[in-house]
Amino acid sequence: MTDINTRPASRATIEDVAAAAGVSVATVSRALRGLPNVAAATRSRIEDTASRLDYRPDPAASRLAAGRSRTIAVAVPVVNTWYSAQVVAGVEAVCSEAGYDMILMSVGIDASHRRRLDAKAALDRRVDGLVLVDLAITDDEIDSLIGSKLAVASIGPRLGRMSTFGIDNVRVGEVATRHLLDLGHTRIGLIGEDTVPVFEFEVPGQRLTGHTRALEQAGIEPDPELIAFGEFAIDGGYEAFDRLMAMDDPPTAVFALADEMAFGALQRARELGIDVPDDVSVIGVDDHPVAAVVGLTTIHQDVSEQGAHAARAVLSALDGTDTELVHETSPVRLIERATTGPRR
Amino acid sequence: MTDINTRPASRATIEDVAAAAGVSVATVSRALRGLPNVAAATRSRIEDTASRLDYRPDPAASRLAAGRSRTIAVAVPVVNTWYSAQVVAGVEAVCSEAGYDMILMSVGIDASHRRRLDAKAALDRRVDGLVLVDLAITDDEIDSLIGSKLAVASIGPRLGRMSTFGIDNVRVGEVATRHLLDLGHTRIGLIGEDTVPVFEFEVPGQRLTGHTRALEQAGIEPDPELIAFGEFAIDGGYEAFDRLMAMDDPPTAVFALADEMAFGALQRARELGIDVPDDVSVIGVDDHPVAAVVGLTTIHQDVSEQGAHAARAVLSALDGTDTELVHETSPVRLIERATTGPRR
DNA sequence: CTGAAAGCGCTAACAC
DNA sequence: GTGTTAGCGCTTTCAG
Repeated sequence: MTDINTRPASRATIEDVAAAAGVSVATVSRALRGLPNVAAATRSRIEDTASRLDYRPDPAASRLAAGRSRTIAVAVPVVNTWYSAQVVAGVEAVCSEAGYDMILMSVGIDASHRRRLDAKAALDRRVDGLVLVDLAITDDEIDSLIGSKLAVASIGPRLGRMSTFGIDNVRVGEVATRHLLDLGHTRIGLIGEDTVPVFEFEVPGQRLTGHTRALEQAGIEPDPELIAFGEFAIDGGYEAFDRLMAMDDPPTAVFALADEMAFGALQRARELGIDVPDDVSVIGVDDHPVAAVVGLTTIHQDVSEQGAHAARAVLSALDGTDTELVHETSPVRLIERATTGPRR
Repeated sequence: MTDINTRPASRATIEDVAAAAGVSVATVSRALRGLPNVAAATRSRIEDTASRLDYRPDPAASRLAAGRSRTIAVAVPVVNTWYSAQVVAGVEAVCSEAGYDMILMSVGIDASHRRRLDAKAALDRRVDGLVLVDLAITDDEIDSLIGSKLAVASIGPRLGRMSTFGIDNVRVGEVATRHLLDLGHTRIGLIGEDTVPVFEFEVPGQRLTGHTRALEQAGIEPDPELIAFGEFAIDGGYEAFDRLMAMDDPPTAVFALADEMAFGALQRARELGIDVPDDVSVIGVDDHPVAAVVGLTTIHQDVSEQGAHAARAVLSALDGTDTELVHETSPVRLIERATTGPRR
């Protein structure tokens, strides 16, 4: 006594649809994927049948047969940072619209190869493409990824053999430091990440380069003492700022390589009774939403847009639409707020 | 002239391993998955062979044959919020350790059924389990998810037929408001989310309930005028605070249902020249890292831990380890900082 | 303890 | 324009 409303106990397969529509599975497959060589009438009949049967192709079967998973991964150093969340949001929006799944994986900040190799194994045949976020990666590793015919794009550092999306970090350093210079500051502290010294290729190193360049252009000898490292987060900025202020001759301005580090600096300043900007100016990078709250002067960048661009690059590489590498640089701009002021 | 170091051009399959180890594919499959009924010697020989060949099972093939994907999804309303990022970090850590992939999907905050149904279709046979974050979902929707034999857990609202992880949001509202009451405040504003009025089941509604209850216990008639809604983010808090302060008789204390809304309130207060806490006290919820920076009094909760717990619940349900539903309530505690003070 | 064989549900030649 | 068929690489009875 099968009720006409009875929904199938088990999912409808392509064969069910084929049988119900009176065609072969091959035709169903073609019709539903929008492939050519299907009569319009046949196609719409199949579409109707499929939706009536609530048919949805089994992703695993389709992946196995076609060799594509319609899934891309985004690999971030750490998941729960503002920056990562922005990138991921951008990637996710694009994936979701394109009908792709997005796998998120953290690879850790420790340079240990273990994690990276794990990542490679984890990626193998699971995903069609990959968005690398702020990951310093060796050429060999890149080759091995590309060799497994993954479509890859990177956000952050400019890697050689893949499309990259980011900002001009040297320029960021110059703009920030020049802003401080223009305000009359000459002793400028820098708060950055205590990273492995592969400066050329990493974001913090590039910002430092810009900083140093701006200093030199102003005829100021960069003082290594004025560089304080800490973890790339609020606490790191807090501690680095503390160290800077404990100097005999502390800087009158501080350039934090990220807003979150600047927040830590502001927190410590308040605790120490140091007035910002009267006693010391502070500038950050990112334009984190909280920057407006605390009045932080900063360099704005649109991170989630970079994520979206990278995702689109990966998807179009998979389509075969767009094969050539691009290196896209998003605009940045100085946002003057209340934490920077003239040297007193 | 095959070099002994030549890596296979195409991936090694289970057949390659079987041939190289001189056993059948069935035995390889058993051995590598740790199943019983494999002689120890055979097993280790197979393991060696597999690693020598750099063999990794094809996830799609294994998924198709076994019907399990070793993937779970986490569905969040919006990706790029602090709260989501915390949850996702917790889930990701657990998944990564268990060898599961994690798909992240945003389902949007609009109550439109379209997105939810899309989500269901997107999940179908792609994932073994699902972590729902702060999603108000109907019983029918739950049933349809569970019916597709997904292991489901939820973070935030306490849903009936699945394990849930969260905090006691009514209590959060009570604690926050009582803190303000203890400070002598009687006109207490509330800044919350302009949500659909399914109060009972949603986080903001529960906090509001606690707030109201605390007021009533103190013999204070809740005044609807003192409730200001806005989007659940900095801007929403900014605008809601602004409206509150524009009243003829503005509150002397404000309870923001989330730290990010409180940040917006603080920003607007600064712009208006309103001193916090001398003119108005502000308390939030979450203990966002920036709360310490701006000295925000708040209610602490550990969000990423909730994510980790939910992920473990899903995984153990998949293992069959742990079948019964749990409703776990994480502790919260008041963190008194500088934005609340006695009524003047 | 091990092997043979039948699928899992779909895609992609290739034939008609 | 449509159908037939041979896999994709694994898991899982069922024999032995």
